[in-house]
Amino acid sequence: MTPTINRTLVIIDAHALIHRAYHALPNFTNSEGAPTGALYGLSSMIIRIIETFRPFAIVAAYDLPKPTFRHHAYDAYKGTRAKTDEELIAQIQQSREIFDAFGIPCLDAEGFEADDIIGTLVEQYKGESALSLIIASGDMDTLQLVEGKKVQVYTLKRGVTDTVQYDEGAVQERYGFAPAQVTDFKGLRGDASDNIIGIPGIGEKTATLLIHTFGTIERLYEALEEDTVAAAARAKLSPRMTELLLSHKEDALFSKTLATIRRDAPISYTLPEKNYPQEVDTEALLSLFSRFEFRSLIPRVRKLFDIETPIVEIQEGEEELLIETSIALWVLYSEETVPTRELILERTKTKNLTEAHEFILDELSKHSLKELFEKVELPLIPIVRAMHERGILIDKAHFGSLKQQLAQTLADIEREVSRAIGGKEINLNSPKQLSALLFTDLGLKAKGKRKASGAFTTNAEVLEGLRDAHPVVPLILKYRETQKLLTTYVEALLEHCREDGRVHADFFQHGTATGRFSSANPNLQNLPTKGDLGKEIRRGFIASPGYVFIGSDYSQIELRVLAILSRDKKLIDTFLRGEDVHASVASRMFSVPMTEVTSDMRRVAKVINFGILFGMGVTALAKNLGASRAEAQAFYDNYFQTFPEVATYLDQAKEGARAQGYTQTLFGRRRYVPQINSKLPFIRAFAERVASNAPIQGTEADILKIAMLLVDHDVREEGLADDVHLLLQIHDELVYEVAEDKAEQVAALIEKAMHEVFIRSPLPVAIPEVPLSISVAIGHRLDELK
DNA sequence: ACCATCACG
DNA sequence: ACGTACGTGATGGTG
Repeated sequence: MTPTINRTLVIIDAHALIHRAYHALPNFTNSEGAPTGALYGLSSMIIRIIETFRPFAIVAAYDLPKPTFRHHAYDAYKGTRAKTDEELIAQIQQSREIFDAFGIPCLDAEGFEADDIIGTLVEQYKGESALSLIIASGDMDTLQLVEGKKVQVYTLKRGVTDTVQYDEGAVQERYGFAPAQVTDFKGLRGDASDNIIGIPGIGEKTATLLIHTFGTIERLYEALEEDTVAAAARAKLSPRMTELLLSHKEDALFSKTLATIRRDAPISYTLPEKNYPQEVDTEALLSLFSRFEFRSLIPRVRKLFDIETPIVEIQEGEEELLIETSIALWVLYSEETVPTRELILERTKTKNLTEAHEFILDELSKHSLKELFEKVELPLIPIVRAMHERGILIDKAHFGSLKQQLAQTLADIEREVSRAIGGKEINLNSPKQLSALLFTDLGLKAKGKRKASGAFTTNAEVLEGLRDAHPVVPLILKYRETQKLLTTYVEALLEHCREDGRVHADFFQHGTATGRFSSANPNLQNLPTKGDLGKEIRRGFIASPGYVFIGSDYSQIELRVLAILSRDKKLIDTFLRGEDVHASVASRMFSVPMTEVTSDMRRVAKVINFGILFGMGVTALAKNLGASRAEAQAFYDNYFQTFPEVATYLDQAKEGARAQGYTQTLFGRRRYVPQINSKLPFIRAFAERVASNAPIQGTEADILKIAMLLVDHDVREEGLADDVHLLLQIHDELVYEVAEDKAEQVAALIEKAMHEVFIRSPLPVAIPEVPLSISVAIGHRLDELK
């Protein structure tokens, strides 16, 4: 037996699709107000057709805007086109441009409709072995062309998203007769949209009954003319109906010919040699889409044609160099991107990675960044790679049942919301629809600001404020929470789980502005921590058999770093005494003994503590405290009077950035903030906040990176390399997977190494007065840590 | 592609 | 008068 290759030819009924899109999306316009809904819908459908069928070849069939044979044949055909909308006509004309850009040939023939072109193509290719034909249409007219599974119709149920595919069985099931009988059906019942009259007085029911009984119109009349009474009895026809049929024989037969798609249009089309797409100019297609402002289609097109940034062939041995050089360039410029090979060559104006590498190392050394690169970032590379390769084991059954449960919750909420608003259906994921519902239909008082779309914000903060205003509000909040957990965590984790049962996320040691790590595919640095559902997610991460998790995090590391950088005496003192930092700050700010600090005072101090880390202004402080501006200003003044060295330090950080153009961490890592000298107040203010925060967040990042190196070193020295595996890095926390019988030993080792970051630093650094504090936890599941 | 929203430190 | 806390990544909707 020769292997059969199943290829698909898709024939697009261009007019039908455009009409459907036009009526489904009537309000779409570009920024100049020109209607683009039909073109947008058409483009989206073309993309979906290619995605769905990955066809060997595609063609589009058009009506030619001249009288067709049907006009000559039948007067009722007049006027078909007379009332067509100008906006639709304009878009039909432009639509050829779209097919052109997709590399899809458009076929037409004077005097023939798109259906006839399609019929002709079906006739031409249905005999071809190993070729399936798909007719993509916006209506049911082409169903008569369906044959077995060889020729199928792919069409839209309603709107532009629901699709349905008809093979012969599906036609039979849906209509109760075969595709070939569609013309008989139309001949009897007529089809207003095609100006086919049929027999007035015969509707869907009777037409279907007659076809079931007699098969075709011809056989119906044969039977009627041979023995009227017997024939009428077979179909239980009333005398009136019998008379109606007999008197309209000509109409029925003529309507049937009108309804019959022709298969002899004068077109010439031959199948291409190569698989679609042979020669799609994707750049031209993308620029056409940006001209039409079809922004959402751009990523779909990219994915469809698998467009990648053109990568110059990486030579043997260059792979490791590329990683290294990418990190080196990032250390040099501290930009918020992972440099690609192209970017590296462009920035260094070199021709290959070896030259680039040399150039960057030279620059690093000139800027005193070479040691940071060589002693911290470089040795981190194999550690990060091992993290990715080890992955983390997940409990698939746990997430499977969670998925069911959350999906059920969502369905329940949707139903409840719909009931509460009088049966209306809205998409709860659409902020726009939600805003219209809450603030227009239900007349709730909009508290938030207007977004760019003109809609009022519906974020959790606003909704919390409206929780009691209407019963749908708490439902929406619950919906949001559930949707987030289901899609971002439960489903994503199951999708990213590999054959080995583990999730191998990416961890990037470079690419952030501050020096921090990032994680993606999936992001394991933002697993939920709060609430019962958050706990359920974390419970789904389990240690390998024979292993336990050891989680070890730095307590209050950012405020400790602030104390270190600012050398503020009172703040240092607080940490030396091991006090609760928020309570201690409150005690000093409000001049009360620690024992008399109220929870309210502690809350205020906590907000201010975090605010200081981010360079918060008075307005933001007021908002966060729920206090007035004046009160916030008073708290602010009070804080800086209490911790004067912090105030001085923050001023110096900004001044340093103004003078040098960059900030520095304790270990010398830079972040460039050129905008700090901007004349625009908002830009400048933002740069100042960045300059306040970057040394703190960046020093924290340095500490964690060094801790990772030290733990790795000590583990090896103790001969524990096979017993200890780093799984996660979450900014101030490290999670290891450790052989169960070594857990206590390794926990102590990790804690010690994390403690010793300053005294064992591979980079020169002054030993601070403030100790680092570490808390360690052991557990078999992630929710047991903390 | 861009926005709004929300998860984490 | 009004607005602004830093850093990330994922999702779904929009046009």
